[in-house]
Amino acid sequence: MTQYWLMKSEPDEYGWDDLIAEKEGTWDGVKNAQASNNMKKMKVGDQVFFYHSRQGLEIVGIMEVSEEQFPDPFDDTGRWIAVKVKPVRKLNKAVPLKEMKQNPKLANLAIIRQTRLSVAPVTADEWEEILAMAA
DNA sequence: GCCAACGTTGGC
DNA sequence: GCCAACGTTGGC
Repeated sequence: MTQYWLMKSEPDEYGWDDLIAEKEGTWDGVKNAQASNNMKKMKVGDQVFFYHSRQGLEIVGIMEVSEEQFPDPFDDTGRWIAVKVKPVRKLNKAVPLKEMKQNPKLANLAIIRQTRLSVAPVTADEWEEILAMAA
């Protein structure tokens, strides 16, 4: 069964265009237990929304997991892991956080309930709802 | 740029 | 092992 996720990045640091340029990106530098646990559950083929935090505050595209957890190459402690992702497609219309907050069907969305969580699960229903908003 | 939320660290 | 201090994230 395909699982759905949402991952945040500041576009200044690493944005959608950077992922496109790289063709396959390494999602590293996640140093938060909850976010890391979510990354450990990811399987190849899982679908992931790419959200721009700080600047943009919107979901800009869809990517998919291309490699499951491996040790974060930039982490000296050995505690943290990374995954690899490939771009699937850019959304026709970016979906702003503001609109998601206004949508009652998305009231339980993990990133709304817990702002600072940078890697969060998305249910199949929420996934469909957000896709509909991007149409 | 500010500050609330929240995770981590370190002194006791 | 507790909890105050500190650091980081991310919406505003």
